[in-house]
Formats: sequence, C-alpha cells, structure tokens
Amino acid sequence: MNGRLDNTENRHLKERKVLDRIKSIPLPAIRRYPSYLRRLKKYESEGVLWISATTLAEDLSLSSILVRKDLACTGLEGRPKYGFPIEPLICAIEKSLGWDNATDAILVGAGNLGTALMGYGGFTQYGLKIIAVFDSDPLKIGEMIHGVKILDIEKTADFIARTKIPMAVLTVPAAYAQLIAMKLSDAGIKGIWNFAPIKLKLSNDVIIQRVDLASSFAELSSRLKK
Amino acid sequence: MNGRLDNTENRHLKERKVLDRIKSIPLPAIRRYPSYLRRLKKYESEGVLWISATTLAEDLSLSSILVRKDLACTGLEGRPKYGFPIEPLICAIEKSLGWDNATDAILVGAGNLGTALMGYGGFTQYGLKIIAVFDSDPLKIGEMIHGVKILDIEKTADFIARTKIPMAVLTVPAAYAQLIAMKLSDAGIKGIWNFAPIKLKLSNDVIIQRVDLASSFAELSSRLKK
DNA sequence: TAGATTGTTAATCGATTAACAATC
DNA sequence: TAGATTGTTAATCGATTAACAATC
Repeated sequence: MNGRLDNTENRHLKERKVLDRIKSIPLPAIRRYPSYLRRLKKYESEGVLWISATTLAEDLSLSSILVRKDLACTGLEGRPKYGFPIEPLICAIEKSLGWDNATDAILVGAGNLGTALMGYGGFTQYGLKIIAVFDSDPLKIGEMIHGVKILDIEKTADFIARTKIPMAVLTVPAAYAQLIAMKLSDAGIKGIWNFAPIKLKLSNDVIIQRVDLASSFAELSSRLKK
Repeated sequence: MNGRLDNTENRHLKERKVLDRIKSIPLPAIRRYPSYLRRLKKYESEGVLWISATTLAEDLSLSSILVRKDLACTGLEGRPKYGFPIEPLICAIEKSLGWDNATDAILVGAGNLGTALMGYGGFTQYGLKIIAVFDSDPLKIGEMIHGVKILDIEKTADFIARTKIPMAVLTVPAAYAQLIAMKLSDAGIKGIWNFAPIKLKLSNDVIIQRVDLASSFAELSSRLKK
C-alpha cells in the first residue's frame, strides 16, 4: 500500500518535473535541437540504435556536457555506459519542439523567395506543412508550386478564418509586408515566420519570428574582419 | 613639453582602447547593429541630426542601457543631454561592422533563392556588392540577373584566383553545396555565406556563416507552443 | 569488476541590467 | 541653474563548463 502511494507520488513529481522542463528549455538549446535531429536521423538511417551524448557532441563540434544538458531537457533519460536510444530520443526532441504533430501553415508571396522555400523540401522534416500558397499576381493564381495551388491573396483572410490555420510564412516584398501582416493578424493567425526585411509591428498575441539576413551578414563581416 | 608628451601618450592610450574595443565587440551587439543602422538612416533621411540612446532604444523596444553600451563599443563618444550626432554614429557603426568599404562578393547558384537574394536590394546598404553570379545551367549562363551577368560555374575558381574576391554567397542545392564549397575554398575564398541547409566542412581558415532556417523555425515553434 | 557515461550540483563566464557620478 | 543623458563601475542573470557521485 505504502509502496503504491510512493509510486503515485513519484510519478506525479516526475510529471511535474517534465512539465517544468518543457516550459524552461533555454533558447540556445532549442536552436541547437534541429542540428541534433539531423544528425540523429542520419545515425538512425545507418541502423544505429544507441548514441552517447559524447559521440553526438564530437560529431557536431560541441562540448559533451552541453549536449548532455540539452538532451536532459527533453525529459528522456539516458543509460549510463549506453547513452540514449536513438528513436525515442528523436521523438523526445521533436516533441520538445512541437514538431511531433505537423504544423499546418500558409505561404504568402509566391515570388522567388517563396518558390525557393517551397522547394527546400526539408520543411516536412520540421513538421511544417504548407497547405496553401497565396499571391496577388493573376498570372500565378491557379498555378501549382511544388504540389500546392496558388490562390488569390485577397482570399487569405477568409481562408485563415475558415481553416483556423495557425501559421503563415511571409515572403512578400518589404513594401507590402506590414500591411499584409496586419491582415493576417486580423484574420486570426497565431504565428508569422517573416522573411521580409522589415520589423513587423503587430499586437503582442501574434508571435513573429524574423529571418534577419542583415544580422547574419553582420556576423560574417565582423568575423571576416579579424 | 610635458603637456605635449602627455597628449601623445593620451592619444596612444585612446587608440589602444579603440583597438581593444573593436576586437571585443560582443557578438550580440554586432547582431543588433544592423537594426540600429536601419533606424538611424531613417532618422537621417528625416533630417534629424542628433539622437539619444534613450530614444533609439524606445523605438527598437530595447533597454536604453543596452543601446548605450552597444554604441559605446563603436568608440564614438556621445554628448550628455544631446546624445549622438547621427551621421558620425552611422559611420562609426558601419566601420565597426566593416561595412564602410563595400565587400565584393560572388553569388554561386542562380536558382530561386539566389535570384531572390539578388533582388533583395538591401545588400548594397550592408556594403555587400555582388560582382558576378555563377550557375551551371547553360540556359542561364550569359543571362543578366538584376544587372549582373551569369557566368559558367566552371569558371568560378579561375575568377576567384584572378580577382582575389574574398566572399561567396552560396545558394546552390544542398546536394552540391559541400563540393562547390570545397572548390571555393581551394580557389582561395575567405568567407562563405551559406544558404544551403548543410553544415559545410572546410579548413578553419575559411569563415563560414550559415543561415540556418531550421533553428529559426525551431524558435518559432517553441514560442508558438507556449 | 572496471570503465564509460549518465544526471546533478557547483564554479565560471559573458551579457544584460542597475546605480550613480560626471557633464553638457 | 536644473535636468537629461552620458560613461563607468557594480550587481544580476542565464548559459556554459567543470567536478563528481551514481549506475549500467
């Protein structure tokens, strides 16, 4: 009886701990997760079943303690001497990222950048599924782009409201980005992955993630200068 | 006499200090510089002559102390009560980034992504000047892309060796990225801005800056999950 | 068992924030 | 002068690294 009670309590404690951990995975770890995933999937495809944080760290030129800490954040426990079972580890990381259930998204702007992203292919691996593409060019509307139909950008708001789609990839020219983003926001979008070289100003309940090429180039320039 | 000696010493000390600062500008500051630049240029175009770190910080939703520290790293001194003179401040930041003299670069891979980047326009603002584009597609070779001629990718190594061009923007498909990067490296390229979703492995004297969309999307996913 | 690898607790490091005297 | 803003020195915070007992 006592044993059973202790067990229940233990399980609750453990669940609590896992929850806390999910909430508090440090951002740098989150950013490293995709590179772990890539590597782990490669091992998996080679038939490897177990991997140690030490090995993974070496392959990615990271410190082994860092990798161990990062993996611990997923809540999966490793086995001393063996490391981590690869398949469950992949699942645990994907779950931590929210990549276990594919996120449906729309892509707005079927120009060169939008087309390039559609062709990237890797997106399905990230649990990102583009279910519709929107553009304003009458020549493009109705065409297919990597298996997805291009729809009239005027119908975007309707589409979002109807499908409750949570995410938009924004690849329109900078000059239109703010206006279109506001329409997306009004229609109820939850997150915007913004590729336009503009800082969007929207209500705080829309999450905006910007791909800032200028920052990236600044880093390259300053490293090159040394 | 004494005064003059002191002056010389002072100047040396100051120069020394500036040098130290250049070497040691923290990376996060470097990454914030482009957003400062954008905003400062906007003020400048509006005819504003002086700006305080406080105002700049408010406009960018940053802490004012952070902005003050970042600006201090450029070596430019502000004036209590007035702030910083805009034009010299822009110059100081550009200099810190190495954006004062335009960096010549080539772009390798004239697909959708490469074309999109050529059309971005903002690049000249970053002191990046694409002077040649290379591709393997015979249909593209000889064509113009945003004012730059597309050359045969086979001629890349020659071109680099001849022009001593320091930087390459790599926008080829993932499958070719490593091979092409190795050729660039052998030809003497100093830095590669890598847009292929692949971690390049090159000798350490080539500086590689990767635009990692997976990391960016991971951040968005995890923020959206909360 | 011995040794490698884990998870955890403590130490270090670097960036951000706070406090405040100097100054225009 | 008074008040805003600077530059600098100290405190806080969070991430990385180090140390080490637990364990397969």
